[in-house]
Amino acid sequence: MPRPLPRSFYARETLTVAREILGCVLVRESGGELLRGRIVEVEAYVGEEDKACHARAGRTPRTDVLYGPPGLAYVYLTYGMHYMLNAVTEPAGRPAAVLIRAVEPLDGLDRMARGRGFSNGAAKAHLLTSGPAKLCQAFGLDLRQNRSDLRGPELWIEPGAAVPDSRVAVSPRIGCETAAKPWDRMPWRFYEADSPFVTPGRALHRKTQGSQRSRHKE
DNA sequence: GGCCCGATACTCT
DNA sequence: GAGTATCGGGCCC
Repeated sequence: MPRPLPRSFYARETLTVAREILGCVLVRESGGELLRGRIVEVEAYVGEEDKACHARAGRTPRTDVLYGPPGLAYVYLTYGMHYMLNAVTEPAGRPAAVLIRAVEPLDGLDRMARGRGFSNGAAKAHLLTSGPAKLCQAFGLDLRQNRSDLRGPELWIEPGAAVPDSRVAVSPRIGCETAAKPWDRMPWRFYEADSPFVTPGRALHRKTQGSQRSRHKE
């Protein structure tokens, strides 16, 4: 039975929500089956001044949901092929959200593997949901879930065992290297430090487009 | 094991 | 018309 986090959980400062949503459980109901994953990595995107937040350009058809009531899903397409799941935060009128970047698979791993396109069920668990686009594939999420209520019935987030400070790490947000300073370096990515289910690698620097190799020099 | 590159379509200037 | 909150394969160590 769904026992989702209440709307009041999301109606707080985004950094608080991001920190506390670690350890909570993302649940997806689909075709009578429940897919469950423990949230181990998130990022906070906070308002129009945050130049890495989609709301930096103000209210548009796409970002409209960010300005609405907290506790709704904001799902969007990026790079023309990948979906991202966010939870809208803060009281209505303040555009902010927490990007769910990775979960630890708990239930429905076979179904997740199929969603990811793995034909054999022997896929390694850490390949299923260790990234924002991967977890959307595994959970079968796309634009149809945009604006859906995170209190169910098709998608919700349940309370879980809190992750202690000693196991939480912080870093700049991934993929925001080109955002204006200081927003490119804000330490607003929270993740479980010792989890094998977070985004692998780390420096996703890429930025030179067209220039070969590197020219180093500043 | 790490780095580089292309794919692909939608959003806003 | 440009830029994008990524992923996975290919290549080179």
